[in-house]
Amino acid sequence: MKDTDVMMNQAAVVLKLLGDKTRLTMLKILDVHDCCVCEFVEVFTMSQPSISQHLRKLKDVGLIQEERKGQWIFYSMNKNSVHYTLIRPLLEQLPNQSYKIKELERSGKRILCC
Amino acid sequence: MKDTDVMMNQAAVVLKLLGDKTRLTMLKILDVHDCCVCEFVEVFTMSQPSISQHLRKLKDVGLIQEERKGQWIFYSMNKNSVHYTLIRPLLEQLPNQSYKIKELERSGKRILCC
DNA sequence: TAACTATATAATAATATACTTATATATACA
DNA sequence: TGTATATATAAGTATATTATTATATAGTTA
Repeated sequence: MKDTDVMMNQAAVVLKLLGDKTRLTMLKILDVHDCCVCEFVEVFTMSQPSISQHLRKLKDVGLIQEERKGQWIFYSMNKNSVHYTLIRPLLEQLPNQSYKIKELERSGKRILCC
Repeated sequence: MKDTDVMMNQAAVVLKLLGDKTRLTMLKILDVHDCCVCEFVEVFTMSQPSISQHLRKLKDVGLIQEERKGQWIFYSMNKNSVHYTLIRPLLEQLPNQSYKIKELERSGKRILCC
């Protein structure tokens, strides 16, 4: 298969991941804030396994990375990912989602660890 | 629902459409070349109804537009679409697909109409 | 060590997606 | 007007996706 086909395939795979409201919002948030799973469970009204599965998909393509901090596993944007260049201009055009994190802080549910 | 949620939803819908290799390639091509259905049938090894259905999805969100020219219906990028701003920087990063159109021309299958 | 919290994985079910074939529609042209 | 060509739509099927519940794993702390 041609090089360019491989690139088109990879772009399609990444864009399919962004084509889900939950994951898209996660990425917009992670572009600014590191977050752990239980925070996302609060932000999205969704079960913990569902959140875990979304995060796994993003991790599997290398868009995000995880780091354990004590009890929690924090996810962050992998800005060195080969795909970050592709999605960055996209994320820039999306409305800021930091208010969701501020709401967490207000309700005392933001995890400030270590 | 919040304004920003509506925007995130819409972005996710558009990105899901781009998250398919065939449609992504169609858009990259249509960004430069107008094409009719039968040309896409040649470019992608895929049935005519399948091509039609992909084009319809892109048309339904306003990303592309159609124009009948005699026997053929030509599709083109709708650069005035509210979503074009979102996807343009993306398309720019994809490898050029014009060689697919050049192959059509070489094999005499490019439709040069009106 | 036991109990608790956070996260991941497995199994499953409902729904969505992307093809296919068959058929309808619209234009072109002999 | 009849036939051919281009496209759209309908119906059906296989597969993918996204959620759920149940359970496993790993770290924390009493």
